[in-house]
Amino acid sequence: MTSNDLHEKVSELARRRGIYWPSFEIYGGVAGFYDFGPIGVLVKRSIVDLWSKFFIYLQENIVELETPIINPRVVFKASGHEEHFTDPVVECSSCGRIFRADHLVKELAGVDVEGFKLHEIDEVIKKHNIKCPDCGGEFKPAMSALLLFSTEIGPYKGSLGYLRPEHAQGMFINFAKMLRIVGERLPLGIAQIGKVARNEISPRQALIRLREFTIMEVEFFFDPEKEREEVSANSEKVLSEKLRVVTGDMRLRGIEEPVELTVRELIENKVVKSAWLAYWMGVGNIFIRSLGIPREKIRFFEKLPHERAHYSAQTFDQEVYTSRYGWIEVAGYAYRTTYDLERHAEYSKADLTYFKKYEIPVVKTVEAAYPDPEAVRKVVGESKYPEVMRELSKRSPEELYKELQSRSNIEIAGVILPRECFTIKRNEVKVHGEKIYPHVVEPSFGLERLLHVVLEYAYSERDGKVLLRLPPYIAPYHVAVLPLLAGKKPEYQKMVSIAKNIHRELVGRGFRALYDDEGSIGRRYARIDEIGVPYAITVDHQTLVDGTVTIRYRDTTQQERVKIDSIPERLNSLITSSLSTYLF
RNA sequence: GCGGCGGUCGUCUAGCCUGGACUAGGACGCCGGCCCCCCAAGCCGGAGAUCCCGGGUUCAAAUCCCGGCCGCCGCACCA
Repeated sequence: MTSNDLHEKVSELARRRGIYWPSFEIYGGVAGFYDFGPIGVLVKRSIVDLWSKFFIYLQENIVELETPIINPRVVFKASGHEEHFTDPVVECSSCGRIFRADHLVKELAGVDVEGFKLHEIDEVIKKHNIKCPDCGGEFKPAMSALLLFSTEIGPYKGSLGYLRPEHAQGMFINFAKMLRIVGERLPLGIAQIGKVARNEISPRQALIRLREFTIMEVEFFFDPEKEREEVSANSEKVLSEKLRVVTGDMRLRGIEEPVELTVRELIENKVVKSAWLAYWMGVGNIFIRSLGIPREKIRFFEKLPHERAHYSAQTFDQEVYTSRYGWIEVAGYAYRTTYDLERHAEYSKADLTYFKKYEIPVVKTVEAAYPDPEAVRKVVGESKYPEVMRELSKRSPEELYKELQSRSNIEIAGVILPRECFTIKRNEVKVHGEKIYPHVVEPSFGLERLLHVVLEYAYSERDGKVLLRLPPYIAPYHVAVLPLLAGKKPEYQKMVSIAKNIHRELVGRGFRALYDDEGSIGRRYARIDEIGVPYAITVDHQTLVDGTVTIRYRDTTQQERVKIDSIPERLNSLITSSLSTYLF
């Protein structure tokens, strides 16, 4: 099968079996939006559950959060998105063509307008008499083309809001609250799973680039002085996980063939600037492998400085090789440092720091200068006295002392106070800790892209029929329950009722089970193979005699016979054992 | 956004060049019935197409022309 065929075949299967399809089709469709049908919904949910296992439930320090999709404008002012996520554009008033304003001005006038306000760009356009290169028409005033979706909060004259392009801001805004909820301890990871929206200029490539999609994201807050120690205490399985990495240095030297490094080596060789970031890359590698992607089809690709987001000090994309598009990003790992917390603290005036306690309180000698009221009154006189004292109280005694040290007097409210106006004291202060901004690393996964690569790698054919070899724990259904025959004869009716009972029992025990009696047994096996159901229970003639059923394995078509009572236990061990090699 | 190519039952497709016999044909799938002891069996019957949308040319348009939408590929963009 050629590579393009594979993509084609997966898309065809997706449409035919109700996994996904383009949205709004009856109205002609809108690019960048997809609907997910019954099977798509189930597989997506399975992937979310599996991600949650790896990134939340198996972790000691991660808690979950859910925040709004619609955010007030100030959030993305503070985050820097409104500034950095926008391109200036100008529209020709006669032919209507739209140009990137900065590119146009640079090209035609040689002026770099990076960082210019819109009206400043207009002035440059006017000054250099720039006209539409296509038709020679005049340009309308420059506008910002923002890749954030905007909306109004509240009816009538609401205030401007944006749909979030990532979850991160929800975690940063709630950092102080979450820290209190978990008992004021670092490290702290906050996970969020949900929809985001980005108003892409030209989305294409099916599920690869959507305007609305699901992100599974962790913002992980930690103390950079402690991370080496904290990470080294983590699971050996993660630390010795081998990753295929292409570093920025390698890329600059023209090398794109990955090197194999363990998480431990990434940290020790300082390939990754944060130990915790390396740790999450390790967890992410195990997670992607557990989805059925072979190790050699995964790589971590470091972004060069100009390719990185404005908030990131280092970014690795985790990429999976696909048949049509080559390497595509399924996850991003960004070292966001203290950027976001500091920005939100600045804009909101909230305290978003962590109080880092010292192991032993430090005793510090602090020198301070306290104004002597009588001395001050003598120097400045009765009329100026109240104003001077008011101004003095705005300055801390420590500040005053330092100023006295450097220039031996204090200038305040237009008068000069000599040293004699102050009493110098030496105070012993016990300092129990300090306020720090935690550093943040962020692993962030695109669910729909994962669905795409999962389907590509699960897709295979047997005897001209489609077989989805999905790992059992992400299959849409764990098991199908089938009566061998379902006609009108009493013994067939018996098979139907036994099968329906088994189905009900399995659903009750938490299995995703599918009941099907339509068509011949062979046809039904083919149907469930096609959507990746790993096991099938068949109720046959022997069931009526001795209460046993067969379990059929999707990948081999082999069957084994078990008692009805032992089905749940058997299924459980099959499903958990397939996952256990990935757990840490 | 620019350029190239494409769009016919659920799916794949015939027809388009050379306008009319197209009430748009076929296969697979789907639905109902019969039959059936394990891997898309068989037989009988049935439903299913705004020929992507809008406009134009023509006595006549799935077919020719123009515009739009959507998709694919390349370029640009991708915090």
